[in-house]
Amino acid sequence: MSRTRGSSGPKTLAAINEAGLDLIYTAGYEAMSLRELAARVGLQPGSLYNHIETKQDLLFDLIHNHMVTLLARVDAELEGVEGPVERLKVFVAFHLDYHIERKREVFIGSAELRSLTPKNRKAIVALRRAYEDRLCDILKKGAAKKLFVVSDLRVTAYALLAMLTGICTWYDPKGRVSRKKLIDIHTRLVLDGVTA
Amino acid sequence: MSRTRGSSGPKTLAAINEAGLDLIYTAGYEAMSLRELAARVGLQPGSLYNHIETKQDLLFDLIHNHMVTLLARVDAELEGVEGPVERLKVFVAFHLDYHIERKREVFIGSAELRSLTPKNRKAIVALRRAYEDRLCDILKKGAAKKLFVVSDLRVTAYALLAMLTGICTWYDPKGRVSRKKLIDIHTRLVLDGVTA
DNA sequence: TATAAAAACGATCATACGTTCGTTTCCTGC
DNA sequence: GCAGGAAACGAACGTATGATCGTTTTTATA
Repeated sequence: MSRTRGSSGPKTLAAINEAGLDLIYTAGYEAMSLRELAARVGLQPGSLYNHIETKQDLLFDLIHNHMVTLLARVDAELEGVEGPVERLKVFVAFHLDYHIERKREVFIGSAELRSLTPKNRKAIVALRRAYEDRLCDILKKGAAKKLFVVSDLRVTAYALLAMLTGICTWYDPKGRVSRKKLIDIHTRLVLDGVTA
Repeated sequence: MSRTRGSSGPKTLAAINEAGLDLIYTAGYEAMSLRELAARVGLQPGSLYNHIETKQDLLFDLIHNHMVTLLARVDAELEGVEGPVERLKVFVAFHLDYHIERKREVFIGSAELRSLTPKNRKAIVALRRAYEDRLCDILKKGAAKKLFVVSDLRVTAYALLAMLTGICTWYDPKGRVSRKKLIDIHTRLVLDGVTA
């Protein structure tokens, strides 16, 4: 046997990415074997290399795509929104929505930073920093207009981001709490925390 | 050659735990090899088994000891402190102090949950839940006395814990921000977020 | 001081891993 | 309809891993 009937490159790659995402999320990058991944996709281990360069590249591509998407979407959401308070509300709502929707990517994006090559890690950390800057900017402008009280920009931003990102370690979309209620609670926590 | 002069059980075990803590923190449990661990301690790989049962037990003991200590210390700190507001302040200050001091254990305690045996994981999750309950109790009593406004107990507690725990992913004791300032900022964020 | 336990060595086992490669079959574009 | 690339197979390579074991030396106990 050799090439399977009906197989196509992009489709197989998508399947590899999806299965990889799931395996890395549940087991961790180091604990995931390419043999298990191949089995999930219905391939022989060696065949994976028709679609990926290395195991490391698989991880990097997953995280990188996620970060690029995150940045593009937050900018799209904030486009045209005026005033620090309103912008902060939009940021919180978007952040939570995205982190609920793509909790696996988000989790991997921080938990598996250590599994990245130094060079790869540097690239991801830079993107992450750019995302943090979006929040910092909002806080800074709000503080300048005396709408917010922020005693330390970075610390406050990190504290808020940690709070908002935390949900993807426990939130269950099918659980007791609705998405709307979740956003309401967090929006209030954030606004009360920084409002003058 | 065989038994090293001056070697003693407890001392070697402590060295193994310290080196293991460091390796797991920086590289991750799966990525840490017992050969590397042994080399750090100055032993042959096989000799580790005079002190640990398995690699899994090493991880579990590290996390378990940490959780038991965490619970004991939070209870000691809260002992005799009256009033929800005051108790919340004490909780926040203690939590941050502990998480700065033992950031490696804390990080491993959540990042390596997935590397634990189901049975071991269950034990740790139960202890973690008990710790969360300490905060929930404070919030609940504060809400009952109309001192706090808490629309959902668990969600609020998780949000606050995520925020407070986040510091151990970025805080550097030798950095720009002092421990006191860190506690001040977070105390304010927490109190403003829940105060009526 | 004799003796049992403790703590180390060093060799080794079985297995699992990421990756490579030659080959075969299928799909696509001229 | 044919040629060439794409996508799969299956076997294999070299290495690293967690763990075991018999042996030896040191420490502690009685």
